[in-house]
Amino acid sequence: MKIGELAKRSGCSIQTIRYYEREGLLSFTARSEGNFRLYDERAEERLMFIKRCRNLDLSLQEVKQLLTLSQNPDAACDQVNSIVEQHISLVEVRITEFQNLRQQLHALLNNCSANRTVEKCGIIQNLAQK
Amino acid sequence: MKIGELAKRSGCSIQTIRYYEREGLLSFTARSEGNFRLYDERAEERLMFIKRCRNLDLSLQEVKQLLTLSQNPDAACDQVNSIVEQHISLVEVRITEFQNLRQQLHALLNNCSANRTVEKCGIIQNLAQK
DNA sequence: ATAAACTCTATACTTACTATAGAGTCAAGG
DNA sequence: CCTTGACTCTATAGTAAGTATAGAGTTTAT
Repeated sequence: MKIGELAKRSGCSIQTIRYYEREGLLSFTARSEGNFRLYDERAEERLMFIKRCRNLDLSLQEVKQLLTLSQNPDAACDQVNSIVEQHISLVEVRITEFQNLRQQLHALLNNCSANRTVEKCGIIQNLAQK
Repeated sequence: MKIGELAKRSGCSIQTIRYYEREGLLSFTARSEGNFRLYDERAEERLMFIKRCRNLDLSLQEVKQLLTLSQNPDAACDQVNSIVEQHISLVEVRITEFQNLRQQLHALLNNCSANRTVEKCGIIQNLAQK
């Protein structure tokens, strides 16, 4: 199949697929006589693997590592666990940060509930003078 | 004061300060004979305003709008509220997304608690076949 | 006089794509 | 056979918010 069909089937854009190839996540494929990329099912599976990882917000770097590991079926899978665990920690840090942020923003909003001029707006005052 | 001192006092890097100037968040300052930027207290306050906004994760675009509004003391402050409110919504969406992510990642991790080979690793299988 | 510390501009890099421009390829219709 | 439209190709630039250089000039201390 050509890149357009793969894009449709996978839900990735054509540019993204070419980008993954450039970045070494997808290997170079066969080309048609007219130099069009040709993909088989294995390529589609690999792309879907990448897509699922990206939906979990794993970085392309992490995805690359997972792909390499998955090519190596006899290796111990500790590293796989470790990548996922590290990623969970990162996500949890982010959650905490954003929750703090939300609280601060709500506090900021409480400085100005009434319609006022900017000059007397508690929000601006707060940002300007803390 | 010169840029190095401003950087120290504000906790922003020198490059960041120059970047804010290029982006129009800080206005062009006076220069010394040798073409060094010279800052006064007002500039420092403006920079701290920006920094506080950035700590709340407001985009530079949003900060720019707030700065413009704060230069306009007699305007109604609805827009200020609206920027902050919109930002809160955005943060809340992010929190929800990351919480879902965390759950999915934990579920993924549960696919492989024992030491195994990559071939039999539930995580890889899960990512490969869903 | 010179060395160290500072500053200047311009440019490239980061992440994970997205969006063009300009050219080439291919299949169908007239 | 020609053309039109849909598709694909490469190369390049843009996004956000900085960070990190290179190579030059300036100021300060010794």
